[in-house]
Amino acid sequence: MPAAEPVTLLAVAQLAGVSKTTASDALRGSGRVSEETRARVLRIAEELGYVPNGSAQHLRKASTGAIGLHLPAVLTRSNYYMSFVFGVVEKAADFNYDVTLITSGAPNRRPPRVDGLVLGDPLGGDPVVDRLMNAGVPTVTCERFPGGARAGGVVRSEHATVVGDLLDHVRSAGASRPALIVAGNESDWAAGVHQGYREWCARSGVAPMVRTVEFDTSGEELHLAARDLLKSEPELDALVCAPAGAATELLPVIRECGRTVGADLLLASCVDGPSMRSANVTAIDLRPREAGAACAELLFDLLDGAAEEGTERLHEVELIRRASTLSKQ
Amino acid sequence: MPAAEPVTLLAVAQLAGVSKTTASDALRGSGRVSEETRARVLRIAEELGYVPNGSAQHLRKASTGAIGLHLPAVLTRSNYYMSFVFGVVEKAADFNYDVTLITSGAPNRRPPRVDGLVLGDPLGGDPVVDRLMNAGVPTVTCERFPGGARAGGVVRSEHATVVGDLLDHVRSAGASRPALIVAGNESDWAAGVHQGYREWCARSGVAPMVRTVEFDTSGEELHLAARDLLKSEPELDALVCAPAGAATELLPVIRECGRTVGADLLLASCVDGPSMRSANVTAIDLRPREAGAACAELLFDLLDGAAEEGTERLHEVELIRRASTLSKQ
DNA sequence: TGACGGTGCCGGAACGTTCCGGCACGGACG
DNA sequence: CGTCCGTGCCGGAACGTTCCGGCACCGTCA
Repeated sequence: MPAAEPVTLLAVAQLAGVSKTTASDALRGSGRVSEETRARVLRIAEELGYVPNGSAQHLRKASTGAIGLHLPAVLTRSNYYMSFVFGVVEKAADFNYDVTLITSGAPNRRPPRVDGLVLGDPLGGDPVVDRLMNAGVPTVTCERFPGGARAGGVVRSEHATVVGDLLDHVRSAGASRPALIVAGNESDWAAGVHQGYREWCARSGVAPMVRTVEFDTSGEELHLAARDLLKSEPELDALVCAPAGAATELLPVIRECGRTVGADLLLASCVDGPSMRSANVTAIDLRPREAGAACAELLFDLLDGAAEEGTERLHEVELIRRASTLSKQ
Repeated sequence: MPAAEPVTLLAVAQLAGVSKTTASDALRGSGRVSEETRARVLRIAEELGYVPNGSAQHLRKASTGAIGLHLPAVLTRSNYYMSFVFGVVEKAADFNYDVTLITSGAPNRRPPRVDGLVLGDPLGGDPVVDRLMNAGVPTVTCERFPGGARAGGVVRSEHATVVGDLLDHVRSAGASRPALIVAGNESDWAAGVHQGYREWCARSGVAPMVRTVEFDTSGEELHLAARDLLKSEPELDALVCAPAGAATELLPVIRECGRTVGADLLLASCVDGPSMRSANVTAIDLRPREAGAACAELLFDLLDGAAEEGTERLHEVELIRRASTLSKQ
């Protein structure tokens, strides 16, 4: 079957024997239309496979029909962001919106015309994010923006709390001196993880052991940090890695230092993903797809007034216990 | 600075003292406009920050202003696909097009209105892909579609050739019995890798050692395949892993079997990525971002007639030699 | 009986752009 | 001098939708 040329509202109206206004009202549930007429129009529209022309709708409504999505230009966390993107895209599709990806790659490109913005993990100090935050369109961030501007909406998780849970779990599995590898405070997420760790340490009366790495940490830096921790901290008996993928990437280093995961070293990641699942590493499932969907949903609520400026919504994350922390020896 | 309300073509025209037709002609380089007038209009448009209203343009031109992008619903290869997506998106932005992601998740959703489609790694047997291939809009696939339908354009790489190069390199590093772990033939890419391996074996007079896994292989299956190979093939001295991320994921298994990468076992991956870089594993850089851009470019060429139906374009990939294959022993 | 309000439906304008057809002017050429 | 053509510019229609205002009909109530 070749491409069906588009069927317009007028075609539906004519076949239903009504005016375009009535057809429009019937389809959108607005105006005053008798139940009988509405049913007839709906049936005909269905039969013809009518799909409203988005360009015309948006032209009329003076909206663009698209929301922008910005993500930090990182590569290593892409499992997380890929899912996040799909979450946003699917939710946007429900609202008949397109998603325009905005990269930090070409900062001088004129910002695209969009009705709203979703910023995933906005990093403090990113110039593109800074400009987007001040672009004057409704904006939702996933995690708070550590910079000055305040977003119209925020979807965030209790990272500090769940990191506390993770550490409780690790302790109950027999480890008493957990160390943390984490990124700096330019991301709200890393800051939350860091804070949760320090609070737990204070609560539990143990001295923190922390190494800080780049947000988009690469192999070399990560390996150095881990090696340094393992060599210089003899009491260390658990390792919590915040950056996505870091925990499994460190498996060779851990072995090389003579430690055995799940036995004399418990291992956990703050970001779940395929590699954690396949290596059986305990991790926090951030549920990125749902997070993306939640961001888009909040943005649309903001756009049609169902949510008010400054709304914060909580996104549930979940600790997944696996063999890497089952029991120490 | 708050949101600037949009400046229209008419506003530009009035300020330049010309009609909207002339302004339009001047901006788009069409029609007959004196050089002087054109310069003036351009200057004013620049000053006002005029951005054409995409909805109006597309409405007039009877185009949707969007292309669809479909990817296999896999998680493990997401580093590759993430880059691919960004390549498509950036190229599309050059042409003032949006990209609408199409997931295989909700197959019964009405296909979005798009001017064309990019299908990354279309898998034979995927019902969503099948429908998209027959949707009647220009379609470009990355790699050939193993199913029946023929795409309007194809961007592909010489996987068989470069796998041969990879094996030559492995041999020159001292390995004589390389094994392959690869996905089945439902993806053209995996088929090409497989074919390249078998041809090289035939050329070199060595018996092939192959284990087949799922396209989106998960830890368990992969580990079993590798363990089986390493235990049952004593002569094996090199391992080539096709699936993205498989090589580094197998590092624990390799060690567990008493082999040392770069010494008594050479290791290579057919898909480069952050984990290969950080673990120093030789890999084929598929240059996904450029592949995505090439797909979008071919699609736009198809749309405006610059390329004709059935065009195939070659995309360069590159073998990256790293420590994991530097020399045996 | 006349006024009135509710119901069901409709015409036309508007959104911002592209493009077809045409108009006026001026120089070249018979 | 009249015709013709090229140049520079313009008006208006069209794309498909939404929505404001209005019209006709009918039942109700004073």
